[in-house]
Amino acid sequence: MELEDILRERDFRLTRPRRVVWDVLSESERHLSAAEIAEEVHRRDPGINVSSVYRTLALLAELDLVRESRLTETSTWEPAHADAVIHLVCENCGATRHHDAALVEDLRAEIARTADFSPSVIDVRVSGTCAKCPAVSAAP
Amino acid sequence: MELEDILRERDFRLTRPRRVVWDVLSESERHLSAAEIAEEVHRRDPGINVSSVYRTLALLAELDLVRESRLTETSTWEPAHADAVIHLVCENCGATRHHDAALVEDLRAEIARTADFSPSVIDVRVSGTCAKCPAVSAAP
DNA sequence: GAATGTATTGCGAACGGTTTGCAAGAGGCC
DNA sequence: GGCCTCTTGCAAACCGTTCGCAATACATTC
Repeated sequence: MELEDILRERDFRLTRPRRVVWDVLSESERHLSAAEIAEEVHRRDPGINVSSVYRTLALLAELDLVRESRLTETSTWEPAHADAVIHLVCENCGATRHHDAALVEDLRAEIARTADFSPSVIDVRVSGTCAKCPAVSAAP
Repeated sequence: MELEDILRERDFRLTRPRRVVWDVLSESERHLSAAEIAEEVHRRDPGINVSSVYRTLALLAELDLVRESRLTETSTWEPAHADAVIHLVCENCGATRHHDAALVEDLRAEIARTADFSPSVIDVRVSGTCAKCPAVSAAP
């Protein structure tokens, strides 16, 4: 479904800030911080204000179109993905990748069974070193 | 090893703010926000300033004595625990619990094998409902 | 296509948690 | 106890985010 339809369905208007913020997010292959989003949005349309970026992010999150991750000290945004996904964060270059792991569903079952807790969302964040950054090893 | 020894070993002094912050953290069974820590520290010794709390938290984290978690919008602190641990965060009452899960190690192996990525720390955060907060269900 | 009613925006100021600079204070070694 | 230096308390600065408000621009109706 198109952004416009999703907004309309809930009586929101499709405005330029919303369009641009959404484009930036959906065209990006990686997580973006609010600052990065604001910067790119501003590049595309200098007339769009930071506060609109924040307001739009909040709205899109409310509509489950984007997702905020708090993987590192600054939180980042990405289009929402329904599937259980693992975030791989490279400690060296900072890149964030997704990885599918069947085991996440096993994990859910195990938790439900053993923890006296009813899981809804499972977030897995893995720090480590990506293939491009080999063996940085223990740099002090 | 005692706090004092760990500090000494690295040429840091054992001071009252450090003592009290550490006590608060290690006596607590749950994660605490910086504000909660500051509040409890202040209760025990009104002369200790917030900035010392922050400085101490940074130091203790540097020494790997405490761990900062960014599970929700405000980050929380707890004594460091080496073992792979799952955080269960109740969406209703906000309580954070730990849960051991053998599967985390399987997950590590799976990632190492399939993702072209060398994992170091794995954080699993599970949102859901704890046993004490039964069936809040879909409140709009 | 213009007019209209209202959601949305841009702007600038406010906010709140965290950090910092600095002089006063307190650890710890002699 | 004295001295040297690390730490602290304090208050101001910071900075990302939020808010209030008048101006703007969507979407709808004619």
